[in-house]
Amino acid sequence: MERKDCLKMGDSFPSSSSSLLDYYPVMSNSTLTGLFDFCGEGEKNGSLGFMELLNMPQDFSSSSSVFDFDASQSVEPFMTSKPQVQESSEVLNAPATPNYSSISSESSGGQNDIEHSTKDEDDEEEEEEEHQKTNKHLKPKKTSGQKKKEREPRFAFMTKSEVDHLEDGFRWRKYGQKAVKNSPFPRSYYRCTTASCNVKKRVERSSNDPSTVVTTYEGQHTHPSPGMLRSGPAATTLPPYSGGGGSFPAPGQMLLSPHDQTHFDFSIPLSCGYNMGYYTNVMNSGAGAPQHLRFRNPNSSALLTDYGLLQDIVPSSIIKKEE
DNA sequence: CGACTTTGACCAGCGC
DNA sequence: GCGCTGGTCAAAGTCG
Ligand SMILES: [Zn+2]
Repeated sequence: MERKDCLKMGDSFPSSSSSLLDYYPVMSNSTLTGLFDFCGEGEKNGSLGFMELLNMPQDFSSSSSVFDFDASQSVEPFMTSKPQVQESSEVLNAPATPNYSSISSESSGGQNDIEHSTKDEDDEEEEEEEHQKTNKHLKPKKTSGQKKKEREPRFAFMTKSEVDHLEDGFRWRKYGQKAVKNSPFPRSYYRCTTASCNVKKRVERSSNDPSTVVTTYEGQHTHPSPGMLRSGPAATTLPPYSGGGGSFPAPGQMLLSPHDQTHFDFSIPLSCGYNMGYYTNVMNSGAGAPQHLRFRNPNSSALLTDYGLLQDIVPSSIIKKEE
């Protein structure tokens, strides 16, 4: 199953940027706020635009169209999506626009834990340790004391692509595949092959849109992308190490044809406060990324200075245009 | 021969 | 308690 990605698939979609713009304000003010609950506490004024999160092309459209983000993609939030995101959501508004990409958050596990699980944050890191079920999967018994399973943040991308497995610069080992209910397409489970890195990813095709692939990342890489270090294709367009210890492959990092449409699906496990802390923490230790919260400043200046999570999501190259 | 995929079985959570 | 379902394991197979 080689990658025949970059190929046909409609060479270019009519970009209905207008609609995009219409959505933008909407989502940034209401939808996203609701979804992410972005520290709304004080940053209301900076309803961090969706764009911000994605490092929206808006600013770059004119200057750097490296990935043709603006041209071939439009952003569309998962307004209709409920916490369950995943396939349910994607299916929905997707067809609205020929090219779309959207984000949505998902409290992995419990959509309600927003409040009561804030304490788990620390554990989350340790989680890995107990992750390894020492004995095959016949683990004696999970520590009943602990919470069932705290999961790490998840992040989903919807991409229009013919190939299931999108190249994102990391190496993955497939460890399972299951049929998906209500979908003729199976879901594949992948794990980062790097030792000590337990990032996982799930790939499935939308039943409504066979051409759309939903990739869900779980966890954060604790290492740079091998693809970047090597002479992989990614190395050509991407900086050696974008961001901090944790980095989600960015749509641009995926070596897809620029025409593929990608939709993001933020999966933040807990309250935004928690997330911020979490990511900040990670980045801090990881690579000295700006530690203050990003997400708050709607101005492009914010993008120029602290990309924060975006940095992990979007290739720095887009942001800075060079390293 | 190492890295990765395939695939059936196993396990745990959840709803009834 | 039972059955369904999502997620994972691991042996066997495939590929370069
Ligand atoms: Zn990794």
